[in-house]
Amino acid sequence: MRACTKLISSTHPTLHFAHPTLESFIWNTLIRAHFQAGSRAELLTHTPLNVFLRMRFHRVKPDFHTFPFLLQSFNSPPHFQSGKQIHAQALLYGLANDPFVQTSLINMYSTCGNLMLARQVFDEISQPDLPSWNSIVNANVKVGLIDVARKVFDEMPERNVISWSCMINGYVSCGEYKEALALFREMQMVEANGVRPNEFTMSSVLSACGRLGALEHGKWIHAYIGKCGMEVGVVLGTSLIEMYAKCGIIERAKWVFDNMGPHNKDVMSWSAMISGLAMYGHAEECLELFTEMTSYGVRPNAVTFLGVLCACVHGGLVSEGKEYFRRMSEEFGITPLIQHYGCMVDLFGRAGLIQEARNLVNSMPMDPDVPVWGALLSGSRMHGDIETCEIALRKLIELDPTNSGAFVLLSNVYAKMGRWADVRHVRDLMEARGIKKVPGCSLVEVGGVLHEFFVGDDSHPETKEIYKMLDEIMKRLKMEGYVGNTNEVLLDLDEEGRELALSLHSEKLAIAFCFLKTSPGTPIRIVKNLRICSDCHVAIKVMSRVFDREIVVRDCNRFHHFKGGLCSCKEYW
DNA sequence: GTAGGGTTAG
Repeated sequence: MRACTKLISSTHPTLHFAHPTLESFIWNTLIRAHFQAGSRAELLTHTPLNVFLRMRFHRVKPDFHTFPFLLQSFNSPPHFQSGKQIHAQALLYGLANDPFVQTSLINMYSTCGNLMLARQVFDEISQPDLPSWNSIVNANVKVGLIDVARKVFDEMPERNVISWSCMINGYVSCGEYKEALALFREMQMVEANGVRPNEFTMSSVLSACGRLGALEHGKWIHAYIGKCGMEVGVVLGTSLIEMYAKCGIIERAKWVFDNMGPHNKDVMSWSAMISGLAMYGHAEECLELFTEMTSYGVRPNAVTFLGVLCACVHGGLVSEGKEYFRRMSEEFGITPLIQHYGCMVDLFGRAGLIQEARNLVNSMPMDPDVPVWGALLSGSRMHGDIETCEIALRKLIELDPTNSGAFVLLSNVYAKMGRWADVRHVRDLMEARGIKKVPGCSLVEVGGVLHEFFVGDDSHPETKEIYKMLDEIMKRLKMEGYVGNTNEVLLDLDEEGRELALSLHSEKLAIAFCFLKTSPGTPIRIVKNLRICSDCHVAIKVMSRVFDREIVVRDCNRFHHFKGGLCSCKEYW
C-alpha cells in the first residue's frame, strides 16, 4: 500500500490527506497505471486484474471508475475468461448498468471474438448512447460481419466521426475497398451536419486507395488533407507513403517520406518506405534506407525485416538476404516469423537453390504454411524441378484442399512440358473437388473512375470497342514479331484456342480500355489480383515499345514497370 | 479537490 500511495502522489502531488473515497480512488488509479504501463513495457510485475484482486482482498468496494480500464486490459491480448469473471463482479456490485461499463464490456467481448455476448450486453441497454452504438458496430466489424455492421450503422439514431471511421475502416479491413470509398463519399455529403473526417478516417481511406491502386482518388485525398489544414503527422504521413507506393508513384512516396523530417518518423514510416522500395525492386536503395534507419537509432521490427527480405527476393540478392536473416535474430533479437521463412524459401527458390529451400522448409521451427509451400512450389516450378513441385503440391492440398493456386501452378508445369494428359488430370481433379480458379481481375482508374475487368469479361458497357481495340493491338504486336507464349494456359485447347484464351487475360482488356480512353503518352496503371503471367509480361513489354507507353502493372507480388520494351523486374525474360 | 467508455496502419 505504501508503494501505491508513493506512485499516486508522484502523479497527483496534491493528494495528501484522507478522503471518503480515497481508498477506491487509489486502487482505481493503480489499475489504470498498470493498464497503461502494461501496454508500453513490462516494467510492472502486476496486471490490472492482479491489482483488482488485491483490492478485493483488502475489502475495498469497487465503484463506477473501477471497471472500464480493468475490462480494457483484457483486450490485448484477449482474455475471455478473465473478462467474463469481471463481468460477473460488475453484476455482483450492481455496476453493470453503467453505460461506461457496458461499452467496455461490448468491446471486451468483441475483441475476444464472442459477438453473442457483446450483442447481449448491447441489447440489455435501454437507451444506448453513441459510444455503445459505435462499439456494437465495431464488434461486428471485428468478427468480419461487415453486412451486419452496416445494418446496425444504418439503424443508428445519430452518427459521429467515430461511427463513420469505424464503418469505413471495417470495409477496408475486409477487403471491400470500393465500398469504403463509396461510404467516404457519403460521409462527405453529410458533412454539412457537422461530421468532418479526421486523421483516422483519412488513414483508412488512403489505405483503400492504395489497395485499389486508385491514384487519382489518393491524390485527391492528399489535397483534401491539405485543404482541411489537417497536419500530416506520423500516421497520415505513413499512410500517404503507403498509398503512393502502392499506386506506383514511388517518387511521390519518397517525397512524402523526406518531408516528414528525420525525427518525425517511427518504425512504421521507415518500414512503409522500405517495403515500398522492395515492391518496386529497388533493392540497393532499400537496403541503404535500412542502414540509415538504424543510424537514426530507430529499431527495426519484424515488419521492417519483412520488407528488407522482400527486397532481397526481388533483387535476387541471396547472400545479402541470408545475412539480414541472420542479423535479424542475432543482432536485433527478433524471432523470425513464418513469413520471414517464407521470404527465405522464396529467395532460394527463385535463385534455383531448390535443395537449400527444401532444407529450410524441413528445418524451420514451425509447421510450414500455405505461403511457404507456395514459395517452394513456384521456385521449383520456375526451375522445372517437378519432383519438388509435386511434394509442395501434396502439402498444399493437405493444408488447404480448396486452394486453386497450387493446382493451377502444377498444371502450368505440366503444360510447359507438354504433358497434356497430366494437365487434364489436374483439371479433372479440380472439377471433381469443386475447386474454382480464382478469376483474374484487373483494376484501372480512368478519369477518377475505377473500372474492373475479369478474364474474358464482356460486362463492360463498352465491351465491343474494347475487344476491337484489343484485336488491333494484338495484330500490331504480331507484326512486331510477338508470338503468344501459350505454355501457361491451363486449358487443353488447340494452339489457336490457347492463344485466344491468353488474349482475354484481364490485364490485356484493361490496357485495351486505357488505349481507348486515354490520350497517347499517358502512363497506364493497372492493379492485378493474381501474378501476371509470362505471356502478358512479354506482350506488355512489346506494347510499351510499339505504342510508346509507360505501363505500370502491380500484381499481387510486386510492381512491373514497362517502358521502351523493357520491364523493371528480373523475373521473366 | 481528484479518476472511467467508442477508431489506426504492416
